Amino acid sequence: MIETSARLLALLSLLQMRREWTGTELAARLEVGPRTIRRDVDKLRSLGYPVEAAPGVAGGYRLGNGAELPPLLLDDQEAIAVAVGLRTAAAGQVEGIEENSVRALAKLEQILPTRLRRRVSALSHATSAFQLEGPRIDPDALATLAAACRDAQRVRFSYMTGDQRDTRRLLDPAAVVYSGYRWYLAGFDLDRDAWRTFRLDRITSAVRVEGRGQRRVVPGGDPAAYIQRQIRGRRNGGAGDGAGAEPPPGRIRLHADADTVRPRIPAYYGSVEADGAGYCIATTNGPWNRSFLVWAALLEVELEVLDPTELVDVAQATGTRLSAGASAGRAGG
Amino acid sequence: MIETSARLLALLSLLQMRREWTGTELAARLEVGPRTIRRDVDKLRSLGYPVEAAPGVAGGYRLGNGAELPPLLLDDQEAIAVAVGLRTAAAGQVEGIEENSVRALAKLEQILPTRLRRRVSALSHATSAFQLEGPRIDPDALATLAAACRDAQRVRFSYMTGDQRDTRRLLDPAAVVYSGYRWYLAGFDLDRDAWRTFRLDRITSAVRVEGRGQRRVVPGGDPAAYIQRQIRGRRNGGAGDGAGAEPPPGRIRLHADADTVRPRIPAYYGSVEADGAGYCIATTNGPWNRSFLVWAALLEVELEVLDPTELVDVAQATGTRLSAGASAGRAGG
DNA sequence: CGATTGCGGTCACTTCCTGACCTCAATTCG
DNA sequence: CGAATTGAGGTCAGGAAGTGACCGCAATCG
Repeated sequence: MIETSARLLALLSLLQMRREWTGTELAARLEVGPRTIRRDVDKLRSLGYPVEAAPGVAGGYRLGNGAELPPLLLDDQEAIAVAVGLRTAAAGQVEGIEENSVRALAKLEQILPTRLRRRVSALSHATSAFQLEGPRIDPDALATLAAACRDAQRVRFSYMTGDQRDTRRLLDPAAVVYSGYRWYLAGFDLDRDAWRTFRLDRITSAVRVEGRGQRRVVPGGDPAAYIQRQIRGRRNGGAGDGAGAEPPPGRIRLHADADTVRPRIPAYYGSVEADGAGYCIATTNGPWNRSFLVWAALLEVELEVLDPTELVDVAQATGTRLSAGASAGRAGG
Repeated sequence: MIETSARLLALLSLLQMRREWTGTELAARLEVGPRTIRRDVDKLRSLGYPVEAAPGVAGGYRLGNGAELPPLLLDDQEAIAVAVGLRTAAAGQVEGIEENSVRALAKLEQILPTRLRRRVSALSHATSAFQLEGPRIDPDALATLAAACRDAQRVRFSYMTGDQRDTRRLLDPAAVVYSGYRWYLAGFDLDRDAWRTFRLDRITSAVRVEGRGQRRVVPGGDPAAYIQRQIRGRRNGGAGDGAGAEPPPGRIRLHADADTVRPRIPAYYGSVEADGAGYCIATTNGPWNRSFLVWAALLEVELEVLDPTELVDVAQATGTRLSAGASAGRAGG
C-alpha cells in the first residue's frame, strides 16, 4: 500500500504545518473518507507520534510532542534556513554544538535538491564574510568532508603546509573534529602512506570526492583525542607535516574580576583566568587577533595588552585611529 | 500495513545515516527478505525520493538528491543542533533567512520532545549572551509567538511601553516580522479592542499561550507592510502605544570606497553609502551601538565618527583605553 | 572468468486497507 | 439546558497490497 504510506507522510506534513485540523478537513485534503483519517491517526500513534485530539465543536487533531522525534517535513524555504543555520553553527559561531551541526548538515545536504543546494551555498558564503576574524573555513568544504568521512569516500584537495608550500592530497578521511577554535581533518594520506592531520582553513581548493575509499579508524580510535595529540605534538616543535609557525596567542590583563568577565567572552575567542583580586588575564584560544582586542576594549574596563608585541602595536594603532576619528568627528560635525 | 509504512521510514532513516548500504545489510537490519527491500526501494522511488543503486561487488543503495526533499530523520543531538542553529539564525545573526528560520523553528519545536526542548532552551540562552549589542530577544518567546501566530492561539505577556510603563497584554497574534534589525509582533489587543504592534525585545515576561483565539489578518493583509507603516508612523512623532524615544543611529565616515566597505559590513549592523570618491558613510540600522564602532575600527581605514556625540565620546574613550593598554603592556612586558 | 550485487518476473498466501454504516461521548455555544 | 459539532470505535464485505520463495539476467570489480 504505497498510497497508505504516502498518505501517512502527507498527514504528518499537514500536522506539522498547522496546529489544528478537523478530521473532515484532513479527509478532504487527502481525498479519503473521514474514517480512514481516524485510522491513519491511530497508525501515527502506534508509530510513536502522539496525535492529540479534542472532541467538540472546537476540537480537532493536533501533533503533540512525544518521546521520539517524528520525521521533519520541511518546505524549500525552511530547508534553506536550516542548512544555513547549521552552517553558521558549524563554523563555530554557536558554541558547543559544532560537531552535531556538522552531522546534521551532512545528512541534510545529502538529500537537498540541487536547486536548494546552490542557494544554500550562495547564502552561506554571503554571510560567512562577516565573520570578523579567526579561522575562516569554507562551509562547503566542511559539509563535503563530513559527508566523506561518514561514507568512507576518498577525497582530493590542495593543502597549504605550514611552510607555505601548496601540496596536493589524496586521502581516506577518517574524522572531522572541532578543537574549540579550529576545524581539523584526520585522514590516511594515500600518497604518503601515513596518517595526517589537516587544518580546514588551509585547504586551498575545492574538495573533490573521488568515490569509494577504505574505511579507516584513527590510531587509538578516538578522533578527538588523536587530533588533540597531534596538535600538541606539533606545537612542541614536532616537525609534523602541515605544521608551521603560527602567531602566538594574545594576552590581555583586565582590571576586573575573572567572574565578571568570563560570562562575557565567547568561548571561541578565548579563556579568562584570575590574576589576583580585581584582575584577570584573558588569553585567545588560537593566535592573537584584532577581534579579541576589540572585544576587550568594549568591556569598558582598564586593560593592559601583555603580548605579543604585534598585538600591542595593533592596540596602539587602533586606539590612535579611534581617538583621531573622534576628534575628526567633533571637528567636522 | 502499518509495518510497511514504519519500515519505509526506517529505511529512509538508514539511508540518511550512512551513504552506502547493500541490500543484504538493509534486509538484515529491517528483518525482512532482500526481495522486500528491493520492493521498498521502489516504493521510495515512486514517492519521489531517488534511491540510487549500483550493481557489482562495490555496489549498494544510496539516497540521492532529487526533486523534492524527503522527510528529515534526525537523532536527538542533531535535532538540538538544528534547533539551536535556527534560533541564532532567527535572532538576526544570519541575515536574510530570519522569517524562514522562525517558521522552521515553530515546526520543529512543536514536535520536539520535552527533554530536548529543555536542552535547546538552555543552550541557546547560554550562547545568546554573547550577542554583543543590538536588540536582544528571548528565543523562547520568538518561537512561542511564531507558533501562536501560525495556530491562531491567544497569548498573554507583559510589555514595556516606550515610556517605561509595564503593561499586561492579551491578544490574538497575527504575525511576527523581522524589520532587518528588530523583531515585531502584530496582533489584535483584546483589552484595548484595537490592533497593536509590539517590539519583541520589550516583552518582559514569558509568553503564555491561552488557548484558541480568533484568526486575524492585519489591516491591509500584508504583515510586513503593516508593520513597516506602524514603525514609520511612530518615528514621525505618532504617539502610538509602545512608542518611545530611542537613541539615534550612529554614523561614521570612512576613508575608503563604499564598494570595498559594503561587503564587510553585516547587514544587521548598518548600511554604507558613498560620500565622494574614496569616502563613504556607514549608518547603523537601529540606534548606535559600540559594536558598530568596533566593526569600523577593525576595518583598518581612517575614520571620522560623525554622530551622535555619545558615539564620539565612546570612540574617544575606547581609543584612549586602547592606547593606554598598549603603553601599559609595553611598560609591563 | 568468477564472485558479488542489484533487477525484476511470477505465484500463492496472507494480510489489512477502505468505505459505508452505525452508536456513543465530549465539548461549545446559543 | 439542548442542539450542533466533532472525535472514537465497532462491524462487514470486497478488493488491493504486501510478502517470501523461487527463478534467470545484467553490471561491476578484481
